[in-house]
Amino acid sequence: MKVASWNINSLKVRLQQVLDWLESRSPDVLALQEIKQVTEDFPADAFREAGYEALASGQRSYNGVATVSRAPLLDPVTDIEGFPDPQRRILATTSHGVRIINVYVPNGQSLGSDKYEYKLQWLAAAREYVAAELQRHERLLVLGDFNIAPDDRDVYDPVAYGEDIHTSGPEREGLRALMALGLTDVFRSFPQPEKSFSWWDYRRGRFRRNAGLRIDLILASEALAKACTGCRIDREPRGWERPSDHAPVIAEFDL
DNA sequence: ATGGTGGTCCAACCA
Repeated sequence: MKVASWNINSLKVRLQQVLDWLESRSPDVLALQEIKQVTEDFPADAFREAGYEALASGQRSYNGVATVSRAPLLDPVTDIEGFPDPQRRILATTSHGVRIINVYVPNGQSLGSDKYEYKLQWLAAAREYVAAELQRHERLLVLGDFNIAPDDRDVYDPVAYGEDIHTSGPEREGLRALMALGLTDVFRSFPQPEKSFSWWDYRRGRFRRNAGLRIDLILASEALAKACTGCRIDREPRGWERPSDHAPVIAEFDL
């Protein structure tokens, strides 16, 4: 099973890029974040014609997640129980015998802001939801845009960047607490090129200078982490005309 | 310290 995650920063703008990418990489599952469209506008037909089932949880202008799969998408859940939230940031489905929890963790804006507090609360609530899901599903993935660089290897210049949004102690602790449920960041299960990143700000030539962060992650339960045979970041689409600011992450599992 | 770019959708917000 080949699984991918990609923050697409508007599916309206980049639907053709996603379809081209599906055709060339041929994943079994693709988790999309920041589709930035309401669920009713989600182009399920275009995915069906490409041979994929698709489900979305969208909203106007901001956020929105969708999951695309070769196999049916079962038991969809679009909210964290006990954490009422109008922002569409999570979509859990079951496909290929795997519980797939697609997340768009809040950005958090700046340390100490209201959005930062919301980010930490969202993470804590997501952790409780994932804990419950792990009781029900041995094979489970949490993948998406976490808006957190797990450690200094995931930051282009950790000294210059310092303790800021995406790298702060409380954010990293929130991610660590989620992973402590028994989830593995499978990218780090394999040797990787130095300075591997998944997001580069559009401003100041950050992609050209490879001044990025690795904030898009695929976390696997123990049973799946053991079955993982590889994980890589596909930088190519970031270099395309009118790209998303994120690159896709791909993991393969021998099930 | 500021502003640089890009998306949504037309003023301002979000990243």
